[in-house]
Amino acid sequence: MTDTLSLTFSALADPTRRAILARLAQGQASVGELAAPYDMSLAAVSKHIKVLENAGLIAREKDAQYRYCKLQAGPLQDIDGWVGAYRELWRDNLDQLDSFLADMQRGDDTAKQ
Amino acid sequence: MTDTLSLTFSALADPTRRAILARLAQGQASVGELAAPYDMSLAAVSKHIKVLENAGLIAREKDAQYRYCKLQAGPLQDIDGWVGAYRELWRDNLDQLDSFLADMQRGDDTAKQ
DNA sequence: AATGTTGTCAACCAGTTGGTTGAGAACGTC
DNA sequence: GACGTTCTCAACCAACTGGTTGACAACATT
Repeated sequence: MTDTLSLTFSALADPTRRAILARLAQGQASVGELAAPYDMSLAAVSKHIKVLENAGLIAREKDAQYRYCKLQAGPLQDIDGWVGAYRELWRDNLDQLDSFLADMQRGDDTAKQ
Repeated sequence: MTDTLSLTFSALADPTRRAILARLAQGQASVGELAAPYDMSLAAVSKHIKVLENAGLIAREKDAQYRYCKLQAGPLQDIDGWVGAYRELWRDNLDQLDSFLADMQRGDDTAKQ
């Protein structure tokens, strides 16, 4: 699970972290500002932020005792690229296409009916 | 973690499961066929497939003792939609934009320099 | 210097994840 | 009916996750 794509998907697999990203899409914010809406300890939010940072989804900038977080596009672009490979599949009517290809592969003759 | 988006991201946060999806993008396959490339027990792959199925990323069709799996586009489209909300951000030069917005929000005067 | 604010770190805990093995269900074939 | 194939299930295990609390580092203010 050390590959960057897994790290990114894993970081995004949590509603709190996605909400933090959504907040940061409107501009940078301090940890306290990010934590305010949530009914959990500051330490818990700090952990979430660390997960996002480790995934490269945010960067931090120190200013006195404040740590301002801002969104980083890179990993999101990677996700976008990954999903992009599947985009054409559903554009070309996924269900019929893959069944057909699978039948060809296996030499399945149920398609003859 | 019960929301569908989290379920999908979580299912995708594993290289084995993403490889299974990539394989299924080329056509449906049985569990045995899907397990063949991996150096792990069939039961382990069966578990991975169950995770993908629970996330709605694949569907299964029974045929004798075989279970054929095929890709389902829905959750991937949801991911695509989610990422889409951020696509415009990096299109408009993310770094400069969010710094500017954040400065406005906080009334930060470091921008004056 | 004392105090308050902001945030991280370490230790802890319960629940989940990702793998294993062994048993067995369901099916086709001999 | 016996046997081989395909796959799932249950039990188990180590590692990771997501939360808690308490201590404390770093900084501004008084």
